Amino acid sequence: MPNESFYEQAYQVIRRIPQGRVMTYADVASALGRPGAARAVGTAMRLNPNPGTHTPCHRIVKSDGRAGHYMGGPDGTRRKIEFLRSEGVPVTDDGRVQDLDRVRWAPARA
DNA sequence: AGCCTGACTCAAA
DNA sequence: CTTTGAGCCAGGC
Repeated sequence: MPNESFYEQAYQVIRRIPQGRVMTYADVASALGRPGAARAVGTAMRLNPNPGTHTPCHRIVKSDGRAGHYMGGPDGTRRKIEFLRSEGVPVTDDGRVQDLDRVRWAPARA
């Protein structure tokens, strides 16, 4: 469907992230051709209607490697970290993805 | 049209 | 290393 909202496009991108890999908010923004829209991507994730396997917003982390928020409160962030770990993404106890550049993923060129 | 929000980011201190 | 402040953007009012 042409003319999809920025949010919908963001969901489409993150749905392609393989398990065990992540993208940063800024990465998603760039993938959509809006390099400066990282914050807007965050808003999209916040409004994600279907967190979990269908629209894996837990695979989106901050540029500095920290996990970032997930589903509301700080408890959500903990879940996000566990979720990532269960998928094989190494996360330190202080909530940082180890070797971000190694697990960082980029969609194939459109 | 302007104003406000916020799962962000980066440079500076 | 941490904290701050300013810049950023799409969407909803």
